[in-house]
Amino acid sequence: MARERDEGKRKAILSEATRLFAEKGFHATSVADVVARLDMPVGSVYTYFKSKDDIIRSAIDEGWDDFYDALLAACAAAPGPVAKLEVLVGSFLPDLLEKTDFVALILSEGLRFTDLRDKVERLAELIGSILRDLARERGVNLNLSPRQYQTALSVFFLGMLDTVRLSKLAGLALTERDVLSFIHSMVQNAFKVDIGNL
Amino acid sequence: MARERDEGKRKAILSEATRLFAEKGFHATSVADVVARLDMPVGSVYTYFKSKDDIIRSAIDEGWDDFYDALLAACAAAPGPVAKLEVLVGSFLPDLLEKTDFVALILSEGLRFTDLRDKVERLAELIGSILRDLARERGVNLNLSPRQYQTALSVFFLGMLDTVRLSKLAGLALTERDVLSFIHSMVQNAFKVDIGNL
Amino acid sequence: MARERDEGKRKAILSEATRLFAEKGFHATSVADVVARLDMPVGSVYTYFKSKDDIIRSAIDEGWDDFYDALLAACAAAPGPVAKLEVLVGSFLPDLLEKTDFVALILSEGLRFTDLRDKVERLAELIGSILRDLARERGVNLNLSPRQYQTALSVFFLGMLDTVRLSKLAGLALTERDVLSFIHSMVQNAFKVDIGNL
Amino acid sequence: MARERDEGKRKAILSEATRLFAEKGFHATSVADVVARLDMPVGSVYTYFKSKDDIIRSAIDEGWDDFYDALLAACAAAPGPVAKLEVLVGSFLPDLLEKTDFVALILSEGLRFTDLRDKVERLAELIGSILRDLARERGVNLNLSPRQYQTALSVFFLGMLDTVRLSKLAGLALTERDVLSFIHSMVQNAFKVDIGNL
DNA sequence: GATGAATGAGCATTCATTCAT
DNA sequence: AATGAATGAATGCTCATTCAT
Repeated sequence: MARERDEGKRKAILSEATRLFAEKGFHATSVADVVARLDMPVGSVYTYFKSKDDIIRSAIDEGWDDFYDALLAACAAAPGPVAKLEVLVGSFLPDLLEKTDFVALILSEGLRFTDLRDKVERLAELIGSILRDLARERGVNLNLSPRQYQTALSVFFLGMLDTVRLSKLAGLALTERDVLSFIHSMVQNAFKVDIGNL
Repeated sequence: MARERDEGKRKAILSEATRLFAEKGFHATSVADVVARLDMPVGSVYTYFKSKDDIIRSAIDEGWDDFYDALLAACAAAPGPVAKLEVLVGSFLPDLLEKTDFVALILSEGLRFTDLRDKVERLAELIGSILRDLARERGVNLNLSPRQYQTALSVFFLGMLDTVRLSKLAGLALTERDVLSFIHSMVQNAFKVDIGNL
Repeated sequence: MARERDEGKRKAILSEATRLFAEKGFHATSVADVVARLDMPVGSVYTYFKSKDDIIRSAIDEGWDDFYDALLAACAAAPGPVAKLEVLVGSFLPDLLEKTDFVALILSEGLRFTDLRDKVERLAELIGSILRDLARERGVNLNLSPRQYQTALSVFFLGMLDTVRLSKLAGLALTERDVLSFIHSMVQNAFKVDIGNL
Repeated sequence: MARERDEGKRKAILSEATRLFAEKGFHATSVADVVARLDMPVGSVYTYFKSKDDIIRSAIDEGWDDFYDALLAACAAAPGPVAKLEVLVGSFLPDLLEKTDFVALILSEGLRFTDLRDKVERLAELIGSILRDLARERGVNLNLSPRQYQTALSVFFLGMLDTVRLSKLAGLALTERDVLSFIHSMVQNAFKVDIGNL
């Protein structure tokens, strides 16, 4: 039941679980399935995790934290609103959309196993403040109430994630690139700013 | 001569299943759970459905058909692009977003049990053609390639659905009304058209 | 629950049940399976039979009675031991071996659902007395105690049935004809009698 | 490091299953029935067998292999045709007929779950070659075509097994000893050989 | 700590029989 | 009498978790 024997094994379990939970769903994936490809005995899982639920919770929470912390750091390092936007659209979003399994996991099971509200709200706040600063600096008035702001962010953010998820899993004829390029042009138009090519 | 198959029972199973599958997930809901509140014996389920999979498939496919057929009929009845848009935003979308359970079901399990691609593509085509007609009539040039068009539709559509789902299930501080109002203003701005208040 | 509405339907059920019980086994065949090809409602079965067990019991018992009565009558009509033997080997055995399903049914489920002992013993007695008369008439001494006699009869009789069953069901490279011809020559040798060709 | 798979448990399941399948039939015996007397939880069965079918298949195939291998070894060790015959009739057949449950299992369910044809044909070939050698050595001409040979073997072999089965299960007034003694005398007469008393 | 057999509650599904129509 | 929906006990099998080794 100890927590830290071999961090590599722990990560391996998390990564394989993310893959399988995204592909087949949490309940349709057995703990035995998770360890099968890792050539690891079932018992080992319980050295690193309290329960199967604990695996998915950790996968989502830690995946989110990694990604959110990276975003925070990159934004802090960026000198102004435009630079922050470039980080957001040019590096943070592409990175996120690339992790299809993680995205699928959040959208399909995240709700049931972790506090998504907290995550979404903190992210909305962060992005919202960047965009507000940007609007101010660019002299753009988006004419949106805070509620509308939050709605817009949510619709775009979740819409992006879900479009990528469906593209990969259901075979839509759209790619991650299409989604990024769409967001790219929406942002450039809305804020009359040039953030370079993709 | 014998008792007749009771369509009411079939619908009751479908509706209760939709509710529970949306709330707890397909695999976490047992067939016994489904019939529990209906005061129906488990065996009866198999009078109306071939299997548990058949229940969710029917719930999604029939729910989608109802909704898509209604949309088609309403659009056919509407005299021009603006009227069609009013139907879309003023009646079809509100109706859809109200069926939270159905929306949650599609987003969480639809992929695994039905052909979502076909559904999404046919819908995108329909809405896309309405919007193109509208743009032409209003003399608006959105400057979007077909690909971007499809991407935009997908992001907005899935984003809306997912935002409503998360609002209801994860307790986001946004309502269905916020989402509708956001779409409303996006559309009015984009096509420079007045489709009245919500 | 009446017993005699339509004797044709009753026979049809019996015959289809015999076929299916022989092919798939009693427990692996559902009452619904039995009526499926007959285009008959399940409920009808219970007009003619008390239970599923009653079907198999009737199929075996009545099938046996038909066959045993026919044998008795034919033997009674035959003028002497040799004629009786000719009936036995030339008509009764071929008829029995042709009813593969019935034979399979008796061998696989007869034991469990009916009193096989009684049937076998009565048959052994009948055939035994014919053969004893024959031996006396032909002046042949088989040098067998009554026990050995009964054993011999049982081994030959069951061996024949089972060989035919396996040939049909497991695809042995032997036919009903091979079995009959074997018995034919065994009998001719043992009793030094000529009962013609097959 | 963990508990070791216990071959004893596996054999116990196989043996109890053989007993019950022979007595009540495969489908009428539940997996729970099998473990009931063994004081074993149902789940354990699936540590040792893939499915209920796998149990019966293993019981039949492994039972047959044990018996066939023993026969092969004993025949190989016997110096000539007569010695081989003595092994066959004096030790192999008695051993086989003693395993009533196994015999019943083969005759009632063997067909449905395993390849009986292969088993029967290989056995017929083995015994056939012994008897042919014997006939040659003893200068006996049985005047049987290969087909008749095979038929004879099948009728005798299956007849023996089925007679013993019915004697035990249906209460025929015959014993295993009667069957052996019958075969004994048949063989001695046919091949004019003395293989001692039973 | 590492392993994987043991455990037994839980599940989807079947089916003989009944009985409302 | 005829029908076939209703019923619910029974069944094979899975699987998260524990724990003997």
